[in-house]
Amino acid sequence: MNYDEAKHKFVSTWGSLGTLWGINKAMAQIQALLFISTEPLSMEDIMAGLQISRGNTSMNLRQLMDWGIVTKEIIPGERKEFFTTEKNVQELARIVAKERSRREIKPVIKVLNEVSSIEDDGNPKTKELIKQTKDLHDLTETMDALINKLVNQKQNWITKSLLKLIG
Amino acid sequence: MNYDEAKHKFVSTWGSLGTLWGINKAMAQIQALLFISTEPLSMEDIMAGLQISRGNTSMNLRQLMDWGIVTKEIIPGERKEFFTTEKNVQELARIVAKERSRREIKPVIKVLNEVSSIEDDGNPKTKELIKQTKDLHDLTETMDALINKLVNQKQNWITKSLLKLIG
DNA sequence: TTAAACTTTCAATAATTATTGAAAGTTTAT
DNA sequence: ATAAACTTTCAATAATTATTGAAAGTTTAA
Repeated sequence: MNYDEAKHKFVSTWGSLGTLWGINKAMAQIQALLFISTEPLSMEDIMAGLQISRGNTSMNLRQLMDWGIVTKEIIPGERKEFFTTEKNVQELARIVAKERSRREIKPVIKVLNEVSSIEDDGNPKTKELIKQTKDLHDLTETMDALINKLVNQKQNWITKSLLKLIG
Repeated sequence: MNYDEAKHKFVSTWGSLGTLWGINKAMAQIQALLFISTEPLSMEDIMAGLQISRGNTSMNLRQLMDWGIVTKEIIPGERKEFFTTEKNVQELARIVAKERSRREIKPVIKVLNEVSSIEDDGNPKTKELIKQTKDLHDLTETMDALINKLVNQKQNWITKSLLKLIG
């Protein structure tokens, strides 16, 4: 496998994997391209590199910036905008985890809390609904706390956590 | 909020949340319905409860069984098949985590390993590709190990893990 | 100011993914 | 063996989601 093949394989795998970390294909591919680039890329570079339209590139770059994964780079003497992504994998994982907690997990906890707080009318079906959603609420809240705990350890968090759990 | 409203809110929220744990809407909704049901449900029950077709129900039940989340129940004297889901939330979380590791994370680790193992031709671009995909490979592998570690603690794993990390 | 260089927006369109429903398949009872 | 009761399959269709491209918007240089 040569450079171009490897690059293509990485970008497309990372793209189709987007769903795993909750973003769409183009978004993930742009991030992948920036992630292995030695220098900041312009919109033209990204359009050419992935064979996607200007509009698509623009919209997905915006989303990546909203997530805090990609930043604009000003290059002196250049009129165009250039983009870079967070290159440190641990920091990248921290950002993704925090955003998913905020965007997805927190809202679910809210709904589960509402549902599990309905009045118990004595009906077995109501009791079951309350019990099960309460359990799910507690689990989700604990997992969210766990994720935030892991993620706030900054330096080498994943490896450190693993060691703690093994020991 | 009364029982029916709460039930509906739970089922539809859980459904649209399916993507978060990597399954589709109908699949997640069927699981939700079974999860709060006091007794096993037949295909008819599910079709009526979610207003979906027989084919859709059949296919998604199959997928849930493939995941190991739902099981067929034989009810004596009944010709129809009945279905139940794992009711324990911790056990449910374990199953989901294991399946996602197997289906999604492991294959990615493989690709990252292949890509990061290409020959270093001295070109800075190749060096960067190798370095970045190597880092991603190591991170993903460590996270996968962490997940499996967490998930294999059986009894009250999430709470236990949280305590370990805090202490 | 003006115009060139660039980016954003968004309605139209394409691609993907989910759902239906009816025919084919299976099981059970007689 | 037959038929009723049930489930599965899959081509057609619907719903959803992603992508395009051109017009509108913005910034910069002169």
